[in-house]
Amino acid sequence: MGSDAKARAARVASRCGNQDANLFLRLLAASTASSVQAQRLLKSTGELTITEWRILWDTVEAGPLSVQDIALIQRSDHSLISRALPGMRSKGYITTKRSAEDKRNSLVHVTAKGRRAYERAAPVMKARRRALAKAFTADEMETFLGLITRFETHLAETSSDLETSRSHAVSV
Amino acid sequence: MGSDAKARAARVASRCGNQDANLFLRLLAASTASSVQAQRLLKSTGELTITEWRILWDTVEAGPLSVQDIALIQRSDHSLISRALPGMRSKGYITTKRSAEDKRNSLVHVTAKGRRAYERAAPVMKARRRALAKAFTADEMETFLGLITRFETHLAETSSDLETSRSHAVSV
DNA sequence: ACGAATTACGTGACAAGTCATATAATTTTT
DNA sequence: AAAAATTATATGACTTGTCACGTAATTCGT
Repeated sequence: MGSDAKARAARVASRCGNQDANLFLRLLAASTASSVQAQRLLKSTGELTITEWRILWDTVEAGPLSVQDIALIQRSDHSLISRALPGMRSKGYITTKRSAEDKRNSLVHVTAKGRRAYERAAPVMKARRRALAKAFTADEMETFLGLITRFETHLAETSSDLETSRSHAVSV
Repeated sequence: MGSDAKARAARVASRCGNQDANLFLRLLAASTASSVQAQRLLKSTGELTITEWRILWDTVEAGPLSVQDIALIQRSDHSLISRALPGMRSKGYITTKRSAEDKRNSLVHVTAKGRRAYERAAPVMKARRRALAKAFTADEMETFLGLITRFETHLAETSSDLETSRSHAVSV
């Protein structure tokens, strides 16, 4: 390794050390790794995407649900759910029916085929959750979730401040 | 609200309560919210995407860096970095030069223009980090980061087990 | 009871991230 | 020194997620 490369490696190591403490980056990396694992597991047991799996899971456990319901439970955008439905319908996993009570709602029902697809994936996904529960004590998990909640609250509270702070910083 | 809708609302509430304790989902939601905030802030101060911002930040602090270096620091895939470079080059933020020592390495250098773009965004991004540092004590942050590290380690350790556990569960 | 605001859903446009694969340069093995 | 393995980069194909906007249905205010 040349001396330039050696110096660069030192800079990289130092920078890595810094960024290891960057919560924003660390959260992103952890959540990405988690999604990648889930995707891999789903691929190994069937043909479900993560989005499809989550929709099946929720509707099996608590269905029928509207698009908005599912998005709320998953803390995601309704469009993500909405977009997954036509594919799931054409695969025969679900049916959707406008609610008689409120015709804006499109209620998602699982079919027998959808339930079978869910049941193929469920054991591994359950094992995954069980393994996680074993890796952390109940106290630790509570602490972890509490910190995440505080982080989210913090984001919500500071977002508007930060967006206007720029002009303040300039004018003050 | 009709009785069907009321029953559905109850199921949703119960399901939400369950999923609030789902670390996988919670991490994803938190990291997504964080990225959304960063994207918004960057948009308000300039025209940088998150990826461009991170690349500028790293190269300003520790450049010149290779594609691989940057990916390592950001715990991301090298292709994400690689793909962002042509645009940044054409905007005049960076130049890339094959390393003389190892011609595989493409070294990213920040230009004066790139540095100015960085400096426009930097104050808000710094304020963001400062606000976060105020929201958590040093101890809490250490705990948080430690839990994330353990989560990542856990994922790495269990991934292969889980992928094969399926066949075991069937055969045993 | 009518007009205004809200809510639900769908869809286009985009950013961010992955993996697989190809190619070139380097290092390791024999 | 040639062959084999590894490493760095680039790129195509894909999933996941956002936001903005349009339209239809509902609710709210007067």
